[in-house]
Amino acid sequence: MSLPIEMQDAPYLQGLNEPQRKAVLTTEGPVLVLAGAGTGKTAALTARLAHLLWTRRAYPSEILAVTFTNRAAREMKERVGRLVGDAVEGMPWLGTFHAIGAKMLRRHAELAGLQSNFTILDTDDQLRLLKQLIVANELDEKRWPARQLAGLIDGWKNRGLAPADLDAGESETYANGRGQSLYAQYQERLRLLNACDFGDLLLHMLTILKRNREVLEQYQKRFRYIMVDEYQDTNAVQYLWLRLLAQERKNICCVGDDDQSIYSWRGAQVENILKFEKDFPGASVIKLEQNYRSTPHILGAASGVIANNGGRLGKTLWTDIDVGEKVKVLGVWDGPEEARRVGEEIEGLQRGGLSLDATAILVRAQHQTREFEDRFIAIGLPYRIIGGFRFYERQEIRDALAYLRVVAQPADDLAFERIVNVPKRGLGDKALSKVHQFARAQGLPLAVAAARILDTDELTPQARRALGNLIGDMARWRSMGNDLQHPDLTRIILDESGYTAMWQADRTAEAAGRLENLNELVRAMEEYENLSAFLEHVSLVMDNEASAEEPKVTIMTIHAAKGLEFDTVFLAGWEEGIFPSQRALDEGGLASLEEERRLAYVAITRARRRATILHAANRRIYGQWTSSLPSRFVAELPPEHVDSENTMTGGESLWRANWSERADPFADASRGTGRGPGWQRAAGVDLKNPGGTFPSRGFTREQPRVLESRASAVSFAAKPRTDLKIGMRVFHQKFGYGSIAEIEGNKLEIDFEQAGRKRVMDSFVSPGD
DNA sequence: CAGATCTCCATTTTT
DNA sequence: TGGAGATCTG
Repeated sequence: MSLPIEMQDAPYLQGLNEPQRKAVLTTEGPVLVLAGAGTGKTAALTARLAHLLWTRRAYPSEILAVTFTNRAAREMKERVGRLVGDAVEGMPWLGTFHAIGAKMLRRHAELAGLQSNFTILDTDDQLRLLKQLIVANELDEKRWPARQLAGLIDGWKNRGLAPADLDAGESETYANGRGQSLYAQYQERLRLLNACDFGDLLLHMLTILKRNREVLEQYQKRFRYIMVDEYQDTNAVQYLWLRLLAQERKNICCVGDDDQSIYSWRGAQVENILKFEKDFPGASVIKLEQNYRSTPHILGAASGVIANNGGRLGKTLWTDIDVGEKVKVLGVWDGPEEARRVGEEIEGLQRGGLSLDATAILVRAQHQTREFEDRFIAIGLPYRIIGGFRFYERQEIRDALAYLRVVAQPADDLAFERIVNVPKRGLGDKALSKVHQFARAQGLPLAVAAARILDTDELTPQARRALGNLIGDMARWRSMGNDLQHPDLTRIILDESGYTAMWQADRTAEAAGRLENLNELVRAMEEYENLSAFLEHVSLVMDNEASAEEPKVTIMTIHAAKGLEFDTVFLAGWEEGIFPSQRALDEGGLASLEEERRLAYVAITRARRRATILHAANRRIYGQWTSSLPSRFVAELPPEHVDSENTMTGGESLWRANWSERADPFADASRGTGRGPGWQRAAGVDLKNPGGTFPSRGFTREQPRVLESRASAVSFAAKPRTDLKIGMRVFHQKFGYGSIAEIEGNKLEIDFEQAGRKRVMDSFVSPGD
């Protein structure tokens, strides 16, 4: 491609490497950018956007740019803004799939049987609605949980399936073939409520585009250029939606990394990226492989792990960053020690000048954050845990929003139900079910039925008075809405309803925070023109802003860390069954294992300078002590990029004083394992693979280099058992029968008849006859 | 209606 | 083990 010289010097091209430039300058036709972790994907994407605007190839309103997260959308908006100035303001079609879907759907709502002011329900509303349907269909809620149905419906919507599209097999999966009917009923209820769930934002829009040529053509014409971030995470609806929109002009640029596809359980299809060239013949494929983020050892470690996956498009990341530290692999005795060690490492680095903000601990599952939280509280290390509730998912925010919804939309039954007895007004189940009955009989929304029922003698005088007050209040708030600013109206509603007073009276620890959040809500509203603009924002966009007070260590799941980077990263809990997760393995076999491996790849590549991988030999799971093997991913780390250490050696030296010599104590202690009876009972895990058969290259086989050892490495659980004596014959779930050779606290040295000498936790053995 | 008690069940969660 | 939700009891 030959370009005028002045274009080569365009500001947005500065600092870009060759492939990045190519990604920016290849504007026409389909383009697939395969961007490995840390290869400057966002820089290229934003520069491309700037280029399209700068060269007047399109007006801002003619570019569709979709991301998955608000964070990514925000970041892109900011960076493009820096490059092209105010033109971003006019980019109405830069946003998340859902935000853009909602925006389009509001313009064509009537084609989906909705009004353009439809409410967007979140998971909580969705669940409550489904629960009602399940009960109404006289199904046992225990046997057919609403959660399961919600998951199924979500899955169907992700795949672009409306109720009528389900085949018998699909419907079969829930309540003996009633899945389809329930799905249809659910959609009907949503329509009556003038509401959408998240999935509908895309599915309705897809249906509209498919059925209405003129609407489709309007958008095909409008969007001269389409850009998609994180393409490997698109699901079927998103894919179909994009394909329709791009079909005409075919100027679609998708950026993604098949190695970072970690959301298949949410409907994402990696195949979308793998088959891009088939979908769009003649596509240019550009690989970004120069990594600007991490040291060669970190990249080498990550590459070594991901190389074990099949069916990759294949990228080779490289860097010209100087050699840094090797990835450290640290084996510890148990969970508490893992947390303790991480705390110590962080304090050490902190003394060396490292900012806590640049440090993260990544775990596989949310509950693993707890061990670290406990420890960090104990040593006073500032931390923040990412995850859990988003701002708008908090109880008080949802309550407040329900009040606003009920005022704005009398038909919003879900909102009405939510607040009718919050704060307590003496309107209990009895009164409510009367209102429900009445509403159903007359085919009225709850709020309207409630007003009418006051004229009957259905309710007890007390309930009648309470309900009458509430209905009167609502009518008043509605009429006030005309001449009051929405933040003021909100304040009035929250005060007059007694909602604020309810939390003021609450003496629990969270109450103050909740009031603070309510204030925050009202403050945030002021930036929006009207109530509906705000409601849109809050349900689709608003998230927890990380309050930037003092520097803190970040603790979060690997999933949540995608797209982020830190100088120092601790990857905890790399044990078989935890990571890769046993459940994933059980449910999804090889495909899931590969996704777990991609997760490992994402985890390692978050680190800029230092990565430490930890695994514990023992862990408490559901209250039961469980011993575990190091994750197979540990063995997949190329030895030349890794330094191993284990504190069991330290523990060993303590014991060695009065114990017989042993060659490789750690190999025994960590490999010796199994799931104790409790775990087996709790999880129904099979014990077909007794320890020792697991390949452990680079970890146990390579004699670990001892970097440090400490007495504190030895931890003792609660109370030593008194029913065990030296010489006693015992049974162990994994190793079978053996006799006790040594007892030290809750740790036993046992000569097993089959497995030889092992060190195990006493909670795994029972007296054997 | 509130508080006490029991019972069940435990990945990941961009919107 | 522990937390959430359902169920029981005063």
